[in-house]
Amino acid sequence: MDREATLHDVAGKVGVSPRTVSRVVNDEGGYSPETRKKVLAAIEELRYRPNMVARALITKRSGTVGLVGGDMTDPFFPALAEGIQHRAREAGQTMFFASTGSDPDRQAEVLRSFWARAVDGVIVFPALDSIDQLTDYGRRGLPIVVVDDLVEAPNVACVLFDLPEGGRLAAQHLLSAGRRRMGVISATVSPPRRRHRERGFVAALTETQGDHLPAVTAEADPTVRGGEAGFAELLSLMPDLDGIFAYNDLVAIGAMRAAAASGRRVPDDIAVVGCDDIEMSTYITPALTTIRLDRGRLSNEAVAALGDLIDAPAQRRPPVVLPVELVARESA
Amino acid sequence: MDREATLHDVAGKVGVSPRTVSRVVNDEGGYSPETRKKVLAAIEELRYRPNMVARALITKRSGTVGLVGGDMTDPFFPALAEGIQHRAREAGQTMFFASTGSDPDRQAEVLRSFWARAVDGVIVFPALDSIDQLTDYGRRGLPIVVVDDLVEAPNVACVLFDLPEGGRLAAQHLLSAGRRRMGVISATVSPPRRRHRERGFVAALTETQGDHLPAVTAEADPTVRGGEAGFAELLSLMPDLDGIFAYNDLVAIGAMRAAAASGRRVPDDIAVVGCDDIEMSTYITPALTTIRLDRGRLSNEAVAALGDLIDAPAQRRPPVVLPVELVARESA
DNA sequence: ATCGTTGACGTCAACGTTGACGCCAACGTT
DNA sequence: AACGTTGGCGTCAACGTTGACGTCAACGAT
Repeated sequence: MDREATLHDVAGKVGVSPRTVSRVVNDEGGYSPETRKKVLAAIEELRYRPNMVARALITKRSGTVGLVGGDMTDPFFPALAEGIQHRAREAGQTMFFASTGSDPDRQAEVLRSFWARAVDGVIVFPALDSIDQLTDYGRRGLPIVVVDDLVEAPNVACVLFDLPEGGRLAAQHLLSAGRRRMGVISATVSPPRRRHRERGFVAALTETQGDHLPAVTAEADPTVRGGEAGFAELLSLMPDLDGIFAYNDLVAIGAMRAAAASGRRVPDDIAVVGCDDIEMSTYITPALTTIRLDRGRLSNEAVAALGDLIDAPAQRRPPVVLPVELVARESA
Repeated sequence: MDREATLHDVAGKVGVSPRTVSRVVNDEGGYSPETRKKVLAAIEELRYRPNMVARALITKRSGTVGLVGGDMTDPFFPALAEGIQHRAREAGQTMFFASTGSDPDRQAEVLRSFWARAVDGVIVFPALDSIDQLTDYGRRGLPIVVVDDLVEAPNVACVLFDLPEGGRLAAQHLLSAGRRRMGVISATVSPPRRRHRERGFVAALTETQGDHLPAVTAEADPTVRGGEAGFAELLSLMPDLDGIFAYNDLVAIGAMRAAAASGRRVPDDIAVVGCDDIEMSTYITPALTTIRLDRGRLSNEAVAALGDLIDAPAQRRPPVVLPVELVARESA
């Protein structure tokens, strides 16, 4: 458990200055091939590893990115985190992770903590309804990528899915299956500003059928239990409901369970469309028809956008909108 | 985007030395109440935040812990990560996260990266079959908590579930339901040393029935697809199979799907017991009978063990073994 | 022969913080 | 009156690295 080797140790061994060793380590040039070889050998022998903390102190670049999430147990999230972590590591970055439980105070605390640790950038998802925090940090020079929301501020880039289109696709699919008495289950945690899928859904209904077409709405937690409760609420509003568009797949699964428990068959009596396309949606019966959101692509775009922002700060760039598609399975 | 305030700035504003400000920030004592008040006010006004990087450089404590996981998309994992992150944040630590895809080289890279960033400790899960890496870092002074494996080395503590007991419980449950022709689906990624649940299962069978009792084994990926493949393999080995113990719930779900696809009813024709108790196991039909592993408790114990290790290094401590229980639902 | 250029280094300070130590006045003790 | 103790600070160096700049020899061009 003796001290770690430093640039000084390597330099002493080779007989050059620490600065030269640093040049070799960073591929800066300004040394002869023989020196390089000797330095590399000494590094190997002493098992020298650059101290990222010291480097970060002077360069102001720590080689880390922070991921601020809502709740890791949301099945949509792990794939995102995994993708971001993977991409970041390819770029030589290490990922901090913290979840906020959708609490603005905790989000603030997390951002402070990341900032104090000199992260090179953060990816935030979901943004809650407190974007002032983000614009504030953006102004102070922190590159931020916001997933699934639109924030207009310096150093902030946005990556989101075309959820209005997702809502439209769901509506068209249900309409073309002959459904006319629709319900939407929305999420309580989702602020009104961000109800794009719901708006797209309703918009498509009115476009196609005129605004006499009924569509009732319930609010629920974005979980299976929430979906069960949401189904009950919809049913109390419209007992002869025949089509449901759910906030996400967990909610859709809950709604299907509640439908089955109430003696209704899916899709014969009630058709259900979810959103996300989590893995489990393939495996339940009936398999869930849903709006697929490509999380892998989202991760890539988010990391890429963050990289751009880090390399060329203060440059405005338009939001990246990712396409969605409807995956027709058995539930609708 | 002007420079961040430092101890010097605060000191200059108040008219004391930076060292005194540092004392106040760290609650060290050695200053008068009035000084304290003035310093605090200046800190507030200048929005001073201690620079963790500089602090880490000198104290060798960065206030970070690293989590090394296999694959975040394994449904067992997010709850663990969430719990650890939560606990760590309560202790003022920020969590690094990286997944290795169960590749020893990537695990090595991740550990190097964490080490270079001066993490105060790491939690590793699963440990793959390359524990030399871990013992090496442990010897170099890195506190390590290994989840779900036993590693005997300085600075390494272990937290694991009583999986042999889990296997026994599964066996007893299947036996008492009258099953006699058993199959086990194990995971290819799980090294032989760690097949405790399988050994417990087989041990209970032989204890109860003598060793004439057949139990066939298949290997598969720890996924739903893997479970489907594993079921086919078991069936080819023992066509009149009537009981299955699966590596985890995903595998169990796959096995149930394959059973249904082959025209067999669960649990009437084949009983299936899983392991983990992921949320989805409640929601599928038939609901899965499984060995529950309490991830929340695991997170708590892991973070607690890591905290102990950080505060009192080099002290041996016995592995923490967490109890498991069988949750009987519909599938067995 | 002189001069600028280039390559290959070395020197020094700085990043922001804390550990070790020193100083000085006020106070109580003998 | 001399002495130790304590509270309340300040000073200085160090953590390991890199940015800015300096130096010096070798070399080609004039």
